Amino acid sequence: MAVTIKDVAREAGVSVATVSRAINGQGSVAPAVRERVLDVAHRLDYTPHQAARALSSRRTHTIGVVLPDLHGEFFSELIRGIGQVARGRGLHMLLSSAHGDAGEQRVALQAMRGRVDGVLVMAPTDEGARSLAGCLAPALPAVLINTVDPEGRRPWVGVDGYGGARAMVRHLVASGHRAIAFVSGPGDNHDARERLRGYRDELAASLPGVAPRVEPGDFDEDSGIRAATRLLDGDEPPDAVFAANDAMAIGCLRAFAEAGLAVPGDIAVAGFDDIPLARLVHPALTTMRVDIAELGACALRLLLQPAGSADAEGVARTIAPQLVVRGSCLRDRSPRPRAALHASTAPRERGTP
Amino acid sequence: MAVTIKDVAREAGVSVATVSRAINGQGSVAPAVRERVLDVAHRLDYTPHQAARALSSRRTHTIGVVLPDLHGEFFSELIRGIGQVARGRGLHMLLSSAHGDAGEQRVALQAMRGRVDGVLVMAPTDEGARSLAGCLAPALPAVLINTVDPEGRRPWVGVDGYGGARAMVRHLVASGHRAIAFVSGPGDNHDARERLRGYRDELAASLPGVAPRVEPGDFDEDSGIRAATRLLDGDEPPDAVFAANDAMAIGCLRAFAEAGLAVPGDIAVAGFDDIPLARLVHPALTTMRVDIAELGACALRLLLQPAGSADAEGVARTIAPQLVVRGSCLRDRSPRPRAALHASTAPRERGTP
DNA sequence: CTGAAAGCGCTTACAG
DNA sequence: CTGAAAGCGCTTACAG
Repeated sequence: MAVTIKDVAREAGVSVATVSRAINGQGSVAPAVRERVLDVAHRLDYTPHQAARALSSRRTHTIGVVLPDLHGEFFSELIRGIGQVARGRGLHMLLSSAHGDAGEQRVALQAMRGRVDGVLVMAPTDEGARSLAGCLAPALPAVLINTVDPEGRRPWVGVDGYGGARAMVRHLVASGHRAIAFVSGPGDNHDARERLRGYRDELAASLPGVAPRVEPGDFDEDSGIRAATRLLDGDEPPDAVFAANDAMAIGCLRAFAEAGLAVPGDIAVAGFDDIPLARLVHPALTTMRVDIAELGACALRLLLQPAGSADAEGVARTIAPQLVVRGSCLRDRSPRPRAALHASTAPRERGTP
Repeated sequence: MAVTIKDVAREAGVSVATVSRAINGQGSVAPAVRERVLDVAHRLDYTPHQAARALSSRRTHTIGVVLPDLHGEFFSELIRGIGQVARGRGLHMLLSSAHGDAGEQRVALQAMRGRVDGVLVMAPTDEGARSLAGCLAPALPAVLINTVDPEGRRPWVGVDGYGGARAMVRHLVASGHRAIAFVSGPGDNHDARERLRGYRDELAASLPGVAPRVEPGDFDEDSGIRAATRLLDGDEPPDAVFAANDAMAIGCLRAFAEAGLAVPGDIAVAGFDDIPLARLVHPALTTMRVDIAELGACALRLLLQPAGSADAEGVARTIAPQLVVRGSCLRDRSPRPRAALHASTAPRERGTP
């Protein structure tokens, strides 16, 4: 039915080998012959069959992307970043959402054999990360995203949650805050733990002797509300709350508004991620911006790096989040003048449906 | 290197044909043999090579998704909807963003040969839609999304912009508005035209004799601001403005706020799409909600329909948008009491990174 | 129920 | 520079 390389060969009066060479630019072909072949191919509207090509050349020019989920801004940004690099290198993207379940993740990864040249995998929970060990064929190049490698031999990229949290605490301290509470994320989440660790370490470094105060949360807005309520109920409410992500920080804002507290007048609030909502709430949220698209792009670049460099075990690239100062803790209690505020370059709303 | 079907056959003491049958569940295999084969396959950690499978079976169990872009909520929702159906049917998704350019779209479509069993294509501009004619191999099943089929023979799905616009105008009229202006979208965009057409027709039907008033826009917020300004400068400012999408409606809100007009007190504003921002602006925006994930899901279901039903030329499925009444035109000038307001089921903010 | 064999559409050493 | 041939790893009539 469809036109194959044989048809082109016959029509051009050459062997299929020559057609293959002419089309792929591999091996040498007499200029006149090449031109004739290309002409015929074009006339016949010939397109190589990719499965056949993949089978014999053992390259698919496709990379697999295995994600826990396809919900929300985080994943769309990640995909966009990966897609951008992929396009630039003529690669295709095979997308698979594993839905968090370890079994499904395994199936998704298995189905990649013979379909992709490498995979980008994100399994942010401990369970997902652990199950990776058995699923990832050792021969398949892979880069982990926001995922702790159970065996420590895969290259990975992630957000520097530790450094980001330290930077935020430093900022709060520099603004004059002394009683800085932290609302943590889920304990089985790597990022959440890194941010907590950053908070603790920087607090110890910047305000030695001041005890940390941590209220548990689960990254959801509601848990931020509950944490804020508990903080207010305590004997000595903090003068600043740093939440492990924006969703919880926004929960804090709501709780404080309800309690009649002025933010940042009575209490400052800071988040992490810079989700689109962050700049829209009142007051707008001070937060650490994470460039998610860059995270994806970085992962793919690492995957594409020639073996021996990136393939070296455990290479790690980390994306540094950026402090974005907005109204929710726009305040200076300290004697020294503050540096200029960072402008929040608001992402433009897209004009499409 | 990797273990193949031959290895399994040898180890199990059967032919490769039997291994193939046992694994695929096609053709009959003695239960005892099947079990032995499956055992060996498991023990050897055998995974079929998909390219080989695709080449001989002529099925890839993959569907291609060709989009103009990967930016923003619209595409992430679309992908999510498609992905959901795909997962349910054991299909993979090959993602390609054509970046609006007709040439790139052609390349993307070509590269799909031998990689997918069918494609979902979105080319919302006239140029993109036109160029589709030459790129789509007639043998490749395809469903168009939000795209006018240049040849009218492909099944397609789209948003019922016409019906949605009529519903909104009907709502505005029922609320007592009489001078309803419309801010239109780009003239080369199919959706934009449908919404405009709905506005005109419903106005003619509901308020016979009242002349339509259309200010051009381009779907961007700024163009909404400009359109609103022009409307206010006219001799008889309208008492309601219906913008062809939310971004422009939000532009109108800003312009009116700046001009010192109360919304909805002095003038009502309505949009289309229900983007996440719509419920966060002040006042919250009355709009037509489009279920984009469902649009994607619907497209894939249509693609998967057995030939003869969906493959019938020009089958069309249309997603009906839903009226969401919020503060921006929460008002009743009419003598009759209004029905209960639609609750705005706000999408929950995700709690991850 | 099972196997031998052809074939899917390419690429790639190997000769010439 | 070019062609004949083997081979990539499967599936699928075709016999038995």
